[in-house]
Amino acid sequence: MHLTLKDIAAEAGVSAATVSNVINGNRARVSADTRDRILRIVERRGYVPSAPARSLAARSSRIIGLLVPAADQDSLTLSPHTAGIIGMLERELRRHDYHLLLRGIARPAEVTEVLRSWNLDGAVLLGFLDAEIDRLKRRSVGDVALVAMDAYADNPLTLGVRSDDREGGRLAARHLLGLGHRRIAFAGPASSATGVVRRRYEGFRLAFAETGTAWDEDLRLTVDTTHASGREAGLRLAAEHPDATAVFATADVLAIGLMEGLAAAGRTVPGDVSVVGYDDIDIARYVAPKLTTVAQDLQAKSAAAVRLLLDRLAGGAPPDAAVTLDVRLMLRGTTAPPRTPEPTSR
Amino acid sequence: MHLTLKDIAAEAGVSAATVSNVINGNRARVSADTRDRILRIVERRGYVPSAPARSLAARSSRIIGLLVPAADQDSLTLSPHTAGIIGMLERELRRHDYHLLLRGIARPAEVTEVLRSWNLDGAVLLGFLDAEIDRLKRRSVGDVALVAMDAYADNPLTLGVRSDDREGGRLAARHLLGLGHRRIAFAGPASSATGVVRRRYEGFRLAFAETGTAWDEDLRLTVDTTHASGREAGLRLAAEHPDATAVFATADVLAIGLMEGLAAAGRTVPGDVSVVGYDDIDIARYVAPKLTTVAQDLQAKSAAAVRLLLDRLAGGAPPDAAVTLDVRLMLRGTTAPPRTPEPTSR
DNA sequence: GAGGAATGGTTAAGCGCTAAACCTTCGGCC
DNA sequence: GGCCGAAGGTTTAGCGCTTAACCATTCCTC
Repeated sequence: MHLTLKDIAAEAGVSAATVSNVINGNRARVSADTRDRILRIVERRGYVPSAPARSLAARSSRIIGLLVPAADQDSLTLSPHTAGIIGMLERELRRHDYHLLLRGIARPAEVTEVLRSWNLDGAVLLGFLDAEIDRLKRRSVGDVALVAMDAYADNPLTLGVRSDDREGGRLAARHLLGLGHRRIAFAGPASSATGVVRRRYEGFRLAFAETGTAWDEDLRLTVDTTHASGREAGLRLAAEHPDATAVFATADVLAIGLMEGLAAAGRTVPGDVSVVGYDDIDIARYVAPKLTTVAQDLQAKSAAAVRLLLDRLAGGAPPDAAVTLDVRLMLRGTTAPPRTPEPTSR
Repeated sequence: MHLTLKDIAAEAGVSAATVSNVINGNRARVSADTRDRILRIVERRGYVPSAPARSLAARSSRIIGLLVPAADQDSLTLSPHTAGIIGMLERELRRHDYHLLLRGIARPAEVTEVLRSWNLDGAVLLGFLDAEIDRLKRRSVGDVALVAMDAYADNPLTLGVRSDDREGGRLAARHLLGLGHRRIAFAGPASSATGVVRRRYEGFRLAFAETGTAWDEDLRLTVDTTHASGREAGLRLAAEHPDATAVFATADVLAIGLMEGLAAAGRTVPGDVSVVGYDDIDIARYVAPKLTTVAQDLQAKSAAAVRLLLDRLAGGAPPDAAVTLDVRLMLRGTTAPPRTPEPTSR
């Protein structure tokens, strides 16, 4: 048999309610004396309250779901970026005495099921497409707090946290333009699906507009966010756009694939082609030369997500509050001025 | 108000118990008719049972904890290897209708607290030292099933899953010996702490013994499992053991750090020094040259852990059952015969 | 010295579910 | 035709906790 509230109450010679009040530090009328006595007993006996029971009685589970898309029978593929976020989210939640339930989502309906089933206080949506987030709107979700990371949906029921993707794209392009590059390729997934890519693309174009430089749509490479796809794109870039002297990729894995493809095509980095990535994952520092990339502060991002979530639960933040975090460019080894400075136009 | 069992029961004109029996597919005496009617109502109304309530009433939460060491206020640092395991564990658990609670553990006592608090059916211990696992023995853990991954503790209360580390070390060394290397360094953390490293080391030595080759203890480099530490070790190796023509590292990140250190010291890989890693993380294929490494089947490992866990819960597996999985050597670009074949002794 | 507010609790109802024990009805069997 | 067992349920008693409502003292205040 388990050690329960009642056992503690009996030993302390008080009612269960009092023990409950003490444990929850309630706005409770309990003498310091009684409180101490109870706490000592709890400590000595190693009493741990039953979370399911609390969950049931208090209608709050103190669990936050971490929901990640997963093809039906497939395992979650946690990118280094995602893995970093998960680790930091867990820390933040633990600090606030919340727990983290990790769950792959195959069908949209599962979101509601998980929320309801576990009585989740909230959930973090990681890696969903904007449209998927929007679709959640229809389902009644009660008053769980939802925070979508890296999405630009306008679901009025979800909080949002993302880094300043537009600025990230802009920084990358300005850097390359500043070095003297003009033929700069943009490699990333089709931006129709994800607002993140679209913002990065917009920022990229903005930098051209700001410096009055023309940009050729041909240099937009549509590529998956994978190493293999990046490598292929590198080969393609070398073959089809021999005049391109730089490329900005919307993810580091992609950038690293690009570097490999370029190398395979006999182009050197940054000698022949400069490369800028995005995310600043660990690997960016493991490749040679080290990858110049746009860094996000994962720590801040996770903290912001949790803060937003808890604020919302406390009735603070409005249901569609959003936070945008700063990014910065990590200058490393894969960018350099173009080998043969192009004749400055006009 | 929530939709509850009672609501369904009322609508179906039966008692709550019957609905419960239907939902749980119990050894229940329910007519096919009633069953169908109930299921249809459940479906139509979108009823989802409350997990905390079930947990409380059935004394089983259907949650498996994933416990990972975490320095007190620190976030979990999920290595690519760990991240891979997590993703696959989640999938396996989801298939069996279990849930995954991710929790960083700062103090040993937290293990028991989490287990008790959430009424966990079981837990996977990931990344703990053997001694820490052993210490769990003292705490009464009730009848949760514990499975330790990659540990060689002899706690009679924990299940175990690991890959064949001894064979991994042996494969690596045989490969290098077979190529003609004789001065082969071993780089890894002090093996006193973790049985995994000790097994890999034993296998490594075994290969020497089997081929009747002597090995010089000086070539044992004690290094942390990090990229930075690996880089340092690479520099040290080049400086202090200029005659070493190969090195086996107990982890890929370490191996990649080594490659960087060696390069910084002016040694080429595999020209001057061959390198073999361990784990076959994605990055192993992103570096140039691609890393020769010992691969574990993470998929199989995760599946084995879950199988063991559920078997144990069903009363099947003995409380200290263990599974050891095969490993294999991925031959890639970082190993080659030594440049100047050493004069074959005798 | 009586009324009101603190102070320090207690009681009781219930959160949503499960599971063991119990109750009917009915058909079959000798 | 009386008894048995199976089929198809229902009743009941919690699981361990929270929370609102209630009660009894004590302490001021005028």
